[in-house]
Amino acid sequence: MATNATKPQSRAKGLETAGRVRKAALKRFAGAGYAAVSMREIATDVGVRPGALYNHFPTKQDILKDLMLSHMTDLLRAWDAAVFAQDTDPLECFVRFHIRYHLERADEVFISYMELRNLEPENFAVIEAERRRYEAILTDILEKGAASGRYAVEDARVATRAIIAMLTGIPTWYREGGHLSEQQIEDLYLNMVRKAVAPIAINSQRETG
Amino acid sequence: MATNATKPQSRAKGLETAGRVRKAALKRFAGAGYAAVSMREIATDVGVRPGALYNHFPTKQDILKDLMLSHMTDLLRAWDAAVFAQDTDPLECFVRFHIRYHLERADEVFISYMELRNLEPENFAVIEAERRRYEAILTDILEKGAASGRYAVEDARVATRAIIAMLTGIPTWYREGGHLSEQQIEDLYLNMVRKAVAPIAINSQRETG
Amino acid sequence: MATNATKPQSRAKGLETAGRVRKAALKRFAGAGYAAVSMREIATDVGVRPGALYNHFPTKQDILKDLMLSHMTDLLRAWDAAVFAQDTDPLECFVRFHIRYHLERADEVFISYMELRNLEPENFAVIEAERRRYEAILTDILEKGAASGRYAVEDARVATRAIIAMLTGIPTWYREGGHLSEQQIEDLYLNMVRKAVAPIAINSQRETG
Amino acid sequence: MATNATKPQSRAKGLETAGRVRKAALKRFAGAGYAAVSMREIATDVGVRPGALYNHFPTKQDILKDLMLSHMTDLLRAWDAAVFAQDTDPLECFVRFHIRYHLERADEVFISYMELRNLEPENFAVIEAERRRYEAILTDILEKGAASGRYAVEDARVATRAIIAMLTGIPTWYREGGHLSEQQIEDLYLNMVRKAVAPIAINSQRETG
DNA sequence: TATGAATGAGGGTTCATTCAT
DNA sequence: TATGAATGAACCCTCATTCAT
Repeated sequence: MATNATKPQSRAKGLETAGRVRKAALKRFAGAGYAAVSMREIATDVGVRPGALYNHFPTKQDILKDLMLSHMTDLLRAWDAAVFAQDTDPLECFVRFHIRYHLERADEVFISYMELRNLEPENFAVIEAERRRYEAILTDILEKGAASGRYAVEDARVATRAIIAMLTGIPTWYREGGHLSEQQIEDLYLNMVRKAVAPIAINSQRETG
Repeated sequence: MATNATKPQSRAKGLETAGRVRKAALKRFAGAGYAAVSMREIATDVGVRPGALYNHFPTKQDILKDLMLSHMTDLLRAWDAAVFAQDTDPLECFVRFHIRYHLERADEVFISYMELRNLEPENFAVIEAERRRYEAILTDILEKGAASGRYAVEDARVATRAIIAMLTGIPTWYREGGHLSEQQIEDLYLNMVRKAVAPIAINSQRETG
Repeated sequence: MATNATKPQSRAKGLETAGRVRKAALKRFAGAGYAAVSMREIATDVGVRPGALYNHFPTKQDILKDLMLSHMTDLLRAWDAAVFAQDTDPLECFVRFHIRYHLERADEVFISYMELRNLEPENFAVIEAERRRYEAILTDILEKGAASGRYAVEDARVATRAIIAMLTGIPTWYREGGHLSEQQIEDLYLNMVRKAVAPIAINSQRETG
Repeated sequence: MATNATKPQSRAKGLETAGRVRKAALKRFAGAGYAAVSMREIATDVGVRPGALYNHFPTKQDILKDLMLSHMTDLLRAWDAAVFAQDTDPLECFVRFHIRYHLERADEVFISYMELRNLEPENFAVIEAERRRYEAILTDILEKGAASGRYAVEDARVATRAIIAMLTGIPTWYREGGHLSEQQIEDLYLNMVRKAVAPIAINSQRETG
């Protein structure tokens, strides 16, 4: 870009290195877990000596925090930016969005759920707040739907957790090229979610017996 | 006890120490993650010097494998031993069993899902096989129910994963003494699961518009 | 033996175990070096737990000392017991005896030369005294032969060391079934030794030019 | 120095540290044996913390390999560089060279013979190849001398081993300031070696009786 | 911005040895 | 005599991080 042309090359190189650090750390953390990954490994992936990492991130913990926080903000921003046909069911929007976004970012999703405990308390609080904001989106949809009679959920917070757990589990087993396309996955899960919150009565075994 | 009278005390002491190692490791692994826990910490918890741990487990990895494998075998055995009223819906049996069992054993469940990647390949294969056996129970219930028309699931394997992910997420947020009793949790989730696999049609937004 | 018949079996078993410990330690020390061998390895070879070794030898060091000391005393006793044709050259006797004895006991010889430094000072002094006694045998032969004019050695102590170093090196490369028989080795070395101490003049290069 | 002026100081410091590691390890390995020396001891000698050693040598084994390999290559290079009066007997050249070189480097020689078994197989093969190259020098001298009738050796390979064992034993007992000068040692051994391979007949005891 | 050297702490594991049984 | 459990010290090595260059 023209705006970059006048910047010293080292700045640009540094930004690029920071990006490579993020990328390498993401892959490693997702694969082996934060605690099992060493700064040396990340440095090797980046093609740099360990000491150089500290020009870009003050500590290893900061790399983790950076990855998790930017995942959450990207996620929320992506939801805000997502556009659906005007008359689409909000629940359908959310389910399809969640599945798509998470399937495309398996590594980020994975560390966001697995490495929470490796965040120092301060960082944990920040991430958790973002996560609650995201969950609130679904809770809100469910509550509004329940109020309108479209959905039947006894406890929207519990239903939110149930649905998100169900959806977020997909990337742990879904593989591209498997016997189901991403579209089919979306449809299958959407159907299950809809039924799960649908205002229908299920007769228990005892009652039918 | 009379049955212990003839055994040398050292043997009994050893068994007890091994048990304490398991217990301490379980708590630590669940709390901080396998990679972040040191043998020294476990030894301190047990009240023993680090070297003594190696009288009971050849490596740290073996402690993890022991915990994960015994969790899976206990789980399967518990299912086999579980007795329900004869005419109870099998799906209800499974859901209630799963929730109860997992809520009582939050630590075991947690490490069983979190530490899979820290298992050496050989051990991973063993655990995975057990896990698949457990999932097969639910898949079987769903397939039989679908065949009889009681349930409508397009893909029993996918539905199995969806349901188990949903249920297994409970211990991550459920706390005793919260605003929901365990019984209420069971009922709420059972209802959602039943509806999710019920043979009903959901009208999409577009169709109703 | 009749005298053993009345002894408790445990005594006999203990003696047998001690012998197995010696044998296992000898093989291990020769193969890997005293410092690199653990009591656990020896115990495993013997088919016993590590603690049991201490019923037979008070420390690891004592096993080494036992092996080295008994090797030296056996060697000296064997020399005393060796019988040669009355008119055989004493140097030939010594050379043939040394080669034979050492080729038959490669492990003992090896550790006797390699593990000297791992002996605690007290034990070292004992072994060294025995070694000097053995070397004195050859020195004496050389000195007597020099006095009688049969040999020409300028310094019998130096010649002793030279010859013993030469002979003791054999087991490091000699393998049974190689292209030379033990008998041929003996003859070759005896010839070299004899010539080396023979009362002959060697013309230097310059003088012959 | 002008040549160093452009090098960063840290690089120079590192090279110096590596040299100090080599020196300390050499002394320690020679004194107590590879297996009995700890990295902590070496670090203490060098004046550095144990971890710093790993900036210069990847493992303890690599220090040993470095010492043994450089000893062998130095030895071979020194032989190539050694210059003797043109008409000097090659055997004399070799004997004098070997004694001088080995007396000046008692520690290197010692570990080169004692620590062979502590080399991992791969490293062992490398060192052994160098050793054979060195022995081949003497074998060649003996074979050429035998062909010309100057020497009588029945088996040049065996004679090589005998002579080298004899000469290499010197540093184990020779002490500067003893009753023999290095020059006298050379002369004494040279004389013995020459006679040992001289084309003379020795009458056996029986034949003279 | 990147390097190579160094630190100080700590990692998993093994050691020779002791001791009650 | 042999065992299994335990000790206390030490092992080699790796860690995240610092810093002069």
